[in-house]
Amino acid sequence: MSPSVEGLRGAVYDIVSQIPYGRVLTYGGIALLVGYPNHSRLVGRIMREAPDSELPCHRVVSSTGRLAPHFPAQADLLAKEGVRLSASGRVPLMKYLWRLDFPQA
DNA sequence: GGGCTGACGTGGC
DNA sequence: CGCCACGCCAGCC
Repeated sequence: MSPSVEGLRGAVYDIVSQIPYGRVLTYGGIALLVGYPNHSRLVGRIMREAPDSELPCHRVVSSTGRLAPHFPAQADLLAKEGVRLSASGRVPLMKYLWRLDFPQA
């Protein structure tokens, strides 16, 4: 049997909790890191059910830099960390994406 | 089993 | 840059 989705939840929480201040990660990226390619939607579901008070889930965006729907506070939270959105309201990933293979550029 | 949904991703226009 | 169609896959009727 493969690791259950519940196990996945913990792995996802772990990754998200490690996203540095002022940086962001994508749903797909997280899915990849936890060993579940093509499960970006599942990661999204987990984030929706996640406690934003205990987890920086506002640092998770889509691969195109789009913010999460039904999460209006995300823009403000990111702004407080110095993450400035483009005119289209998206996060410039070229600048803020957390790249593990290129630490703190 | 069958069909619909969605905090996604990619590619085409 | 925006919009749309498709592909994707677990979860829930």
